[in-house]
Amino acid sequence: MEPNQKRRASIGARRSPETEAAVKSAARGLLAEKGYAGFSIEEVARRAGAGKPTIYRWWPNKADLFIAIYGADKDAAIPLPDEGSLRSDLLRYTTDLWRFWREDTAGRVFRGLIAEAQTSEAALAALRFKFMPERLASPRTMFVRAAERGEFAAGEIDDRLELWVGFNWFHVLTDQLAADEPSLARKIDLLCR
Amino acid sequence: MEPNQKRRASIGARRSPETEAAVKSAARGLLAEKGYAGFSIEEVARRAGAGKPTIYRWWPNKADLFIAIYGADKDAAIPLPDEGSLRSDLLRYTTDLWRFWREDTAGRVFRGLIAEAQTSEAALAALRFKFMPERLASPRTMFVRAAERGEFAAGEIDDRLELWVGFNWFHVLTDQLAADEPSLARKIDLLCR
DNA sequence: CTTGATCTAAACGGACCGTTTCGTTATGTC
DNA sequence: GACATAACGAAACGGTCCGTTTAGATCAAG
Repeated sequence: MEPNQKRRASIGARRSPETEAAVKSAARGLLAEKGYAGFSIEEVARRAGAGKPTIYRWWPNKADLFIAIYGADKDAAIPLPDEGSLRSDLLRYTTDLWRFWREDTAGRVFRGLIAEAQTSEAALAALRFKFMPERLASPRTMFVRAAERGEFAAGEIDDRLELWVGFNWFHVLTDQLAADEPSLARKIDLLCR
Repeated sequence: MEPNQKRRASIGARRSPETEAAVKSAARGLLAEKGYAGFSIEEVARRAGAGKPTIYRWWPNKADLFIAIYGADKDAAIPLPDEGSLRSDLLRYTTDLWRFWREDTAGRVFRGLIAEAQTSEAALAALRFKFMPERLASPRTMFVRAAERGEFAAGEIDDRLELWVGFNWFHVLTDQLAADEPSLARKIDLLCR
């Protein structure tokens, strides 16, 4: 992020936490500033005062770096509601998620990750088998609870979840994250029937 | 596509249809072979035996080229079903669409276009305001007809359409276009309630 | 015959890529 | 205390692609 003056030398035969933090912070800042278009390992290295080999050592794919900087604090930033109905839970959670995507760097990171997955097999695999299962675990419980309450059959949990996910992807990818309450509510109603 | 031996000179003060065809064909072929990762204007020009300035003249953005090579024959390849219920129409149409995306270059083109839209503002605008309205007009009539039949309120047409679109985007972007009939049918059922 | 738009080729400066080489630093082991 | 080991940053590598510019050739339209 901020150009460090003094060189951050090796601290011996182990990973440097400072370097890791500097790289993540630089990546986050660069992405926030320039978006996915202006995101390059070269520039991250420059800003972090880190060597490119160091970055490539720890994050072999751009996807790995994206995943690393996608808020581990997402779960912290977005509380999991439990208000007694899927409808109100989803409304709340989706609103929070969209705000998170709008305000944080997170939306750009996520868009970048998806874009990267269209270019790189490794990124696609990381997205599908690492990122998504982790990130979907939390919202999924909303659907599980709803099924337990008898709002729908248990066999429909993942189908409904997937429709909700697709809906969100579409909106983030087309940069339509305005919090249009009524429009959002209508779609969520459909997902709860 | 195939490396033309003889140089295709100017045919005067008007656009050369042969060059246009050669560029589109080269772009299609390259995309089919290497995917979005290996897609560059430079390589398209090489294969088409065309000059880069020529390509940039007619397709200033990569997105324009993508749109140009996305089958204008999509509507021809995917008949619009009218079987009396949204459920069966959607099932048929979605199955056909996914096959189209799988078998033709179309899926890769589409994925490339979306990826490009994450990098370029111009591409995003083209996607949202040119490509989508055109391509969605046909499937939209399925929803309109269903509303006319009284399957749901007219005000829900675009909400349901959007959920369906998001569902499709999710599957094409994660390269999950296998024709899993039962899974597909379950989700379409949900969209028709 | 002139104007003007088109074509390809070639080259431009610049940005990144992902890798390699190098000298330095400190850890953990013997 | 000596030493192998692993991490660090800097610099440079060859390579690709970007988007633009220059130049010379072609041909339609006025």
